[in-house]
Amino acid sequence: MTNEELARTFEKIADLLEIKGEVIYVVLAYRRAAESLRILGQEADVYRTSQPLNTIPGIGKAIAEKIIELLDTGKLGFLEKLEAEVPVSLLEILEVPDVGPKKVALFWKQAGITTLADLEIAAQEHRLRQLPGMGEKSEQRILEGIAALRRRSHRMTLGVARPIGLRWVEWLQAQPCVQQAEFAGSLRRWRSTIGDLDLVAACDDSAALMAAFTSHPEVVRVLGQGENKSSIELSNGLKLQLWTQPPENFGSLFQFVSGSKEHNVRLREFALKQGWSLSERGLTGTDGKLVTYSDEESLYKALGLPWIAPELREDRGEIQAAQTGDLPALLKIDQLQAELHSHSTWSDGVNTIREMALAARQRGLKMLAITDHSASLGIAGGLKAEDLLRQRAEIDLVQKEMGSDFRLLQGTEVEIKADGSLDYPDEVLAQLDIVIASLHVSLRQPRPEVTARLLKVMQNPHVDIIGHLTGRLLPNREGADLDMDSVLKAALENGLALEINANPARLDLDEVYSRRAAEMGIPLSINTDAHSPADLDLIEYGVSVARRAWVEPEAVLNCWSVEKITAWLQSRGRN
DNA sequence: GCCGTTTTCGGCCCGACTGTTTTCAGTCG
Repeated sequence: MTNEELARTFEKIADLLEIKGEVIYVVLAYRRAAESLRILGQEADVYRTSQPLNTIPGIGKAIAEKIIELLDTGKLGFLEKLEAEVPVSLLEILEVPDVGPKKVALFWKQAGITTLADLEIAAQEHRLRQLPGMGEKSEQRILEGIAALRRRSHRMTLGVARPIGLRWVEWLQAQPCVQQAEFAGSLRRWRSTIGDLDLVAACDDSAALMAAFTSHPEVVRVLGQGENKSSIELSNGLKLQLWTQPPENFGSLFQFVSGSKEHNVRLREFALKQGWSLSERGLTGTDGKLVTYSDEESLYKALGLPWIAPELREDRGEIQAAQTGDLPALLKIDQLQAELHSHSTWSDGVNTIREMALAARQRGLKMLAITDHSASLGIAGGLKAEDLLRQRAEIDLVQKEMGSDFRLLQGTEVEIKADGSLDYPDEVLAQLDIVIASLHVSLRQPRPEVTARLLKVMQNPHVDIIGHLTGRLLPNREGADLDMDSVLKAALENGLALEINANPARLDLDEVYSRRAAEMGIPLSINTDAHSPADLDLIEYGVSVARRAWVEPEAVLNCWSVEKITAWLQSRGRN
């Protein structure tokens, strides 16, 4: 059983317990445990061989025992009993917007409603309005909620969400009363996928701004409108929320809406210990006086902390690190010296080697590896081994033209075939400057097979980097089901680097395993996998993964000097 | 259910908005 499966089990327990009416802190404890497992970076089954499970934050004796039972038997008596008490089908009702655990329990216990279909029929027949605390409007809202659930759009990738967010910030900034506007929420924290879009504005005529916002031409539905907060839905199903505060309190608002919720809860606990109550309105002292903050820095400073970068605000130890001065020195885009994964017209890239090299140099890079696909990836026009010689001639030519302060490498993104062999023979790989090996096909193999396939490749001394490790495609296609503990161990033993693929549809390695890999001492390589000059700018998404993973520049291959990268390649037997 | 330089027991974040209510409960972020 994987950490993800364990986490889902505990979330299910939390939901069922909450409907049942269990004390909220018990429910929260299960949710916290689920999140802890997700970010552990090591399978619980492996973790427990070296340390007891209750050394994981948020996991105590009771949940540790449940994990052990799940790992050993695949079942959990506690959950089975719970499921006998609370119908599991109630969980689909819990998905309906504006329906929470209390309403679900009400529908179930007082109207015998146990499925989404039951609920819809009851609402249509106006039976819900007869229940206590329910009325005509609530009933209507539930029908709308069920409809919204049906047309619910998936989470967006960061690559889709960012341009939308930027566009709305521009619109906000153009509104007459707005002095400052930003997007916040998970988009500002650079989470790999985004649900709703959160916007904040400093403004001294909130009513006018909210009116403009809710009557924007793209709005198909106003989900809520108040003095400080409004929520709208666009025709494509995207939900936007706008929060406002007067300019003198913009910092508190920005901090609050940026989240994460978990970070905010932790920060509020921290504030409380110092006698402050923290909210989006500012800090309230024990004397009841409110202090406002126009920027985030001064808010964190008032709590005795340095400013914490949004990428770190996930309650993964950042507040403690801030307190002790141990926040990581986060990576910045201009620290990157090299792009080690790119494509040209020799395979499925749209630009020539020369165009790619010029574009890389223009962006301040000092090194570019051309890593076209190998032959068997027919869909991408992969190169046959004999073409590599002609490509080498062209690369030499462009290298001469670029001069000595820019280094061009001839590499390959060699295909890992379904049987774990590579697409080029070793003697061909040996002649290249850099070799990335990637999975593109047969990703659905069972865990033992796909892991063994990768481990075999990792033992090949001619392979330097494993590209986009799992092959996942965001937001919806899962990657290969790899035994990550074995894979990371093999990377370390063989001195390989692992790629953080910067394409927003990949971001693979993810932040959890990037963090783990860096802690283990495995070099990371942040690459755009560029198929055109514009793709080189995707690097910011890759950098965001490294930042969210607390990875510092020394752990990133591309941040090393050209000399150091070359030395690393030579140490691996390259010319 | 978890956790501890205020606690091994008694705490565990905070406010906006909505709809149902005449003062509050539920949901959400």
